[in-house]
Order: sequence, then structure tokens, then C-alpha cells
Amino acid sequence: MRDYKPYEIEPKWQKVWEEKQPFKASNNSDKPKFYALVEFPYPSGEGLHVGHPRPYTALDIVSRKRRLEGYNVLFPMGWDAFGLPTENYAIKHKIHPRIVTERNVARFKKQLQSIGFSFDWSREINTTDPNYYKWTQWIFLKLFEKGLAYKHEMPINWCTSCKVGLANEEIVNGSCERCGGEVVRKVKNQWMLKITDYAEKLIKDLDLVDYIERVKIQQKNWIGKSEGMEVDFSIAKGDDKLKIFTTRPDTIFGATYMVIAAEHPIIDKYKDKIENIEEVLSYREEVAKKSDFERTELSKEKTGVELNGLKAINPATNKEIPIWVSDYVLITYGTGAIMAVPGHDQRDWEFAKKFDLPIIEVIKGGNIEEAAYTDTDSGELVNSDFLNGLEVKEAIEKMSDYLEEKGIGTRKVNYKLRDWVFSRQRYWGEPIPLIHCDKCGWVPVPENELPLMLPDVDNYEPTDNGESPLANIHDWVHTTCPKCGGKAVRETDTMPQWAGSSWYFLRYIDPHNDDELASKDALDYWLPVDWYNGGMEHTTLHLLYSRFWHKFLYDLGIVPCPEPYAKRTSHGMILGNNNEKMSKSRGNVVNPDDIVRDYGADTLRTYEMFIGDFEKSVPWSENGVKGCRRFLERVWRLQDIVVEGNEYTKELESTIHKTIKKVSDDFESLKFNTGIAALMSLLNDFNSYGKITKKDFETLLILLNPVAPHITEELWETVGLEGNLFNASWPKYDEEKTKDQIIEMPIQVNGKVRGKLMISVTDTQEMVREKALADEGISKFIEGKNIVKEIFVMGKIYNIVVK
RNA sequence: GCCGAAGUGGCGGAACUGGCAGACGCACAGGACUUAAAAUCCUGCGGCCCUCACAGGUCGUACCGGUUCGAUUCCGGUCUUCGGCACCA
Repeated sequence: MRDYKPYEIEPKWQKVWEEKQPFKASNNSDKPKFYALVEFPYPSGEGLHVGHPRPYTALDIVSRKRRLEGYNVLFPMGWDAFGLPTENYAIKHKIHPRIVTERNVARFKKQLQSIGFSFDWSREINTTDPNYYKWTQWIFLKLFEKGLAYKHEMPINWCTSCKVGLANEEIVNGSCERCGGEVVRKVKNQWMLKITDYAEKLIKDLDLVDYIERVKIQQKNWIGKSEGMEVDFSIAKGDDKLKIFTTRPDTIFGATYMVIAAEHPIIDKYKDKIENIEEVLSYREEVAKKSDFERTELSKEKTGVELNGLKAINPATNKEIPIWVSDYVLITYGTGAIMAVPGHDQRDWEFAKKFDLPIIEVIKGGNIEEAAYTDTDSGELVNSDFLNGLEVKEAIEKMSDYLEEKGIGTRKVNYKLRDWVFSRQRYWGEPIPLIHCDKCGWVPVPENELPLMLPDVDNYEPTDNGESPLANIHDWVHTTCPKCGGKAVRETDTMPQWAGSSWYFLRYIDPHNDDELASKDALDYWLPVDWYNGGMEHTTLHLLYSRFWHKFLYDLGIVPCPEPYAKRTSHGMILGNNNEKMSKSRGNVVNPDDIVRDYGADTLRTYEMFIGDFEKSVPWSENGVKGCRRFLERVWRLQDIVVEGNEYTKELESTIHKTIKKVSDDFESLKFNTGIAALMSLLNDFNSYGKITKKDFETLLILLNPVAPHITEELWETVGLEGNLFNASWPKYDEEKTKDQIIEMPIQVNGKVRGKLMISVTDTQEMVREKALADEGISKFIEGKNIVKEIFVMGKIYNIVVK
């Protein structure tokens, strides 16, 4: 027997796969289709770390299994290559981001190929390729055409010393990551996408898909649907109304003051009437420095300023109530103003306590001296005029009707979901294909001029006033209006990285199409994606954004189904051996190249899958790697005990059928660790038995093949099995043969196991009782006591309760 | 803070739908082979008590409490850790 040398056999089989192309998907096939998708990586400068191969191996296993089961499988890979780190690297080292990207992609690809994934490389895509982003721009123009893209004032993070817009990630403790300067929020006119138009469908259609439950819940909570009322509160001695949103119109009699967001336009409108306007404006400035996240933190001390000289009128009581400004009310949610009901909202309660505002109880049930009473399931209305005596739910209905009749309120569904800020004042992104003409407004770049190429610049830093570096290219910016031919300027903002990743799964289907983003036939054939695996951290942004774009394309009639992904699963992170997130700064990054070199790709793959529960994060351990290498060595040595035979080893037949069942099921349900454990047990059984028939061996090799494809192909050839393993068929099991007839049944006395009996699964309670009472070890716990109860579950357990 | 998830031996983890807690692997210890080491093979491996030993007992699935003949699993509460929080990807 030769030694097991992965560094020889792995490149050998990778070459065979490259030549024979068994993993190439066909757009024209009689076989059933299966589209497996993993999130394409951002090709960072650091290269792959061992976290990347975890989800890739998982779906590689599923894809390889499906091919052996006779499916036409599409399992593609590409590069999500626009992004901030590349741009920052380019700024620092004065190298064009395109060059940096090319270099990183080449490295990533080489690394991925060395691990032996069965990707169809002929469909490789790259979001920074003009032939790709042509279609990203095209989709944007469609959104623009349909009125789903619009310009809006939005705050960005602004470093006052670099004079640059910053990503949240570039802010460390409220200061700029690069220079330590102060970061404030500065309002800019930005392109927005109206994802909120799809909020309802994005919630409802979750019923159509098979996502793990926590992904669905998290998406629903993110969209944050709440039903309530918009109610107008008049400004005393003014013509204006302050519109508020509330889910609790029943508590309106308890509204003792109002709170508006610091950015609320009413402040500017009434600045002459507000006596302490200076104080209010300086509070607004303070607030501008905080993120929404800091502002809504419950634990922090409430802050706020009253608008002196301005009052509102509670439409239920007709009494004047004060108006306050506070940072816990967000301009981005609801109407940017609330009625404060301190008796029945904890935040309002804390605010009222701090500023000594009146607290009125309008629902009985709690103690409003101690805390707000917020229960909506029990409690009776009090101090509320015509609502008195009603239950909360009835009161909500009655008040809503009343407000609508009076014309001061409307029922309204509100979503926490906000429209998508789509502009970036950055270089390394897709140019937004719009031209601004003084006469015609915003005009799309004509479709036949797409892609609008990202022009070369000398300097990738944003400009002094926070515009994208593209703004400095005079020739590019100044153009003519496609509509009227007059002078016009291009939009210089670029798209966020999310743009390219929102539809990439469609491009894999027909990646070289110059006329359409993908052909209709191909889309009809492959969609939806059958199984999409990705990180939990992408649940609320990427996953939601791509569902939104897909739904939009569905409404245009471009894609055939309302949901892009039939099934979504998630993997846990791989941590460093110190149990912390792998990162360069922590110095705990493990490079898969080292593992492939020292142990082989098959060992890496096996360990990544055996390491633990696929859905949980887990620390890396080099010792665990060694254990998996030992397992493969033991598989390798089986070739010495192979004997001729087209049957399973009789003594192990039931075990083999059970293992086929277990492995088949486990690979479908993300339980790769227990699937591999079953294969290890089977191997141990063969070794104890001392020999293995060719048929046994063939089955073992096929079952192990998706996990460790190189060694299994090599052994297939070595023992002279026919053809290549990649053309074999997944084994079937006989359900009858997986069931044991004789089992060991635990016998309990008062719930404690006192003995075990070998019985037939069909034995009745009477038969088992007789055997149990005859067993000395068991009967000694019963002697001298009365049997008061017996629980018998056939084939499972027998429990005798004595007293 | 809000939303989501997790907590089981020295370690990673296993346990169907409420039915034998600790599969499989690692680490460790002892033994075989070897001049020796590595590799390999065999044995043991949650704590405590008891026993020369075989056996046996008892506690134990983050913590406190509940439901049940029986709880890692269900319910209520507490603590800790992790992911996301909208310009990181």
C-alpha cells in the first residue's frame, strides 16, 4: 500500500475535474435542476481565512450529493468586489482599486480551487466587471423609472477634520478612525430606494419560503410592522397641526405633553415664537452627534428641552399641553412626533419623572407611581370620558372610530423599516447612471450607453465638500442632457456595495448574456434558488435588499417567481482558538492554505464539517484537524482489507443501511458533524470485523465523497471500481433493514433506571413486566412496596412507580 | 437599550416528538510494538461515596423555581456569552 499523500492526489483530481468538467451546469438538461448558492465573498487583501470554507463546504456537500442523485446542479461562485477596504487600501498605497481587486480575486480563486470545491467556474462573476455592473445600473434605472428611486435629505457621518463622509464602521468611539477628529451628522441630499413600498410583501411572502425560523422572525422584526393611528394635535394659537403616530389611541386622555424629534421642521417654522430657541438649537446640535442607536438606549438618562411659548392641544381633553424636544423620538420613524402618555409608556414615564410632568392613570391595573403600566391584555379605562369602563382592545377600536369620524385621525400601518440610502460619496462603486439637467431635471443615461463606466481618477479621496472623487473629473461630470441636448452634469455619487449583491444570483444563470441580465428561458428554468446558505449577520440587510430587488423584477415580469430563495440556512462563525472572532489585529487568523499544505484539502473539509454544530460559532482547534486526518488515514488503510464481493458484509448489513440513512438525512439537515461521526463508527466496525467487501467499500466511498472528494476518487480508482466516482449513484437503503427487532429496554423504578432487558420490540407490557419482576437487580427496588402505577411505551421504556 | 440565538465532561460536541445524559472526535493516562522516538494498535477516561476487586450507590446538562411516573428537552424568573442595529461586508 502506498502512503496517503494528499499533496499528490489532490492536485491530480482537481486537474481531472477541470478537464472533464463534471460540475458544469447545463442550461439545457432533462434532469431535475438544483440551484445551490453560497454568499459570494468580498475579496479582501487578507485572503481567505478558515471561516470562508465552512459554508462553501456545506453546500459543496449538498451539491455533490445532488449530482450523484441525478440532478443538474448549479453551484456557482463569484466576487462581491466593490467596497470600502479596497478603496482605503488604494488611497493609502496609491494603487488603482481595480488592480488591488484583480490581485485579491486571483488569490481567493487559487485558494478556493485548492480546497476542491465543485463550483462551476465557467460562470464566475465579478460585481466590478463593467459587463456585470451594466445590469446593476440597468436595474437602478428601472427603479428610477418606476419612481422607486428618489432624492432625499439624509444625514451622513461627517469627519470635521478630514472633511469626509464616513461609514459607521469608520467611527471609533464617536471619532474618525483615521484622524481621531470629531464626527458629526451632516445632512446631504442622497439617492434613496423605496423599499418601504415592498414592506408588506416582504413580510407576507415569508410564508412562501422555507427559511430557518429565526431568520424569518428577525426579518419581520426588522420591518417592524405596527398598526395604529396618525392623530393631529393642533398648535395652540397657530394654524398648524402636529401629526403624531400612536399604537395606543386608547390612552389619549392620558397624553400630558408632546415630544418631537430635534430635527422636526416645526422648530424652524416657529423659531420666532419659541422663547428659548437658542437653547433648543444647541440641543439639536448635541443630538446631531449621536447615532439613533445611542439615542434610543433605554438605560441612559433622558434629556430634553421644552419649547417655551409653544403649546399643543390634546384633541381628547381640549387642554393645552407642553411640547418638548428629546432625542428619544426619532425623525426617521413615524411622524417624528409623539403624544407622551407617561402613565402607560415606560420611556414617557421616565421622561415625565425627570422633568416633573404630570402622569395621569387612564388604565387601571398597575401602579403608575412605580412604573408605567403597559399591559394591553388586561386593564380597564379610567379618567377617559366616554372610554371609561372599556377594556384596552375595545377602547382602541372606539377611539380610532371616534378620531376618524372627527377627521382628526386616520388608521395607519407603520413600519420601522426605512428607505434604503443608496448613495455613497465614494469612488469604488457603480456610478449612478443619471444626469441632471436644469431644464429636464434628473434624466437617465440611455440604456444603449450602459454600462456607464467608472472613470479613472488620480486621487480616490472624497473631495473637501464631501462629494465623491468623481466630482473632480470635469470632463466626465459635464455632459449633455440626453433629453434636450443642453448642458448637464452627471450624478457623481456611486452605489453602495449592496447593489451588486442584490441580484448576483440571477447573473450566474446566464453570466455571458450581452442583451439581457439573463435570458427568460434560463431564468424560468433555474429559479428560484433551491438552497441559499449565508451568515446570520446578513439577515436584515443583504437578504432583505435582494428580496426587494427580486420582487421588483418580478413585478416587471423579468423573473418568474415572487421569492428568490426557496430555502435559507445559516452557518455559525469560526472563531480563533482563544474563542474570539478571527481578526488580523487579534493575531488569531488561521489560513486555510497552511492546513491544505500540512494536512490536505480533504482533512480541512472534513474538519470544517466535523468541528461542531454547523449553525453555531465554534473555536478552531489544530488538534481537531489532526483527528480528522487520522480518520482519513484509516479510510485509506481500508484498501488493505478489501475482499471481492457484490454484497454487503452480512454481519454489518443493518449497520450499513442505518449509516446510509443517517448520512443521507444528516447531509440534508445541516448535521454534517453527526453524519461524519456515523461514517467514523462504520469505519470502526469494518476495522473490528477485519474485512470489507468491495460493495461495502464502494458505499463507504460514495457516502464520504461529498466531504472528502479527492481521497475517495483516488481509492475508487485504486481498488478498481468502474469509471470515476463522480459518475456513480448515491446509495439507497432498505427501511426495513434499518430497524432492530431486538432492543435493550431500560426498566425504571420511580423514574430511575434500575436495569436493562433485551426484549423484542413487539413485546407487550405483560411480557416485559414478567421479565422485569424476575430480574433480581430490578425486583429488589420493588420488594415490600406497592406498585401504584406503570408506564409502558412499546419498544421504548418501562417505568414502575412504587410506594 | 431593542431584535435574534446560545449555555451539557479537561475541550469540540451527541441525545428522535418528554423516555438509558455524555455518541463521534480531541486531550490526557496506562499498556503493546520499537535500541529509542514518531506513527500505529489495545485499555481507561464527569464528580463524589463505597469496595482488595467485581459490583453498587449518589449527585450532575449556566442559576433559582414549577409541571410530569420521568425534564438537557416544556413553563416562569435570573445570570452570562455571541450576532444584528440601517454608510463594514
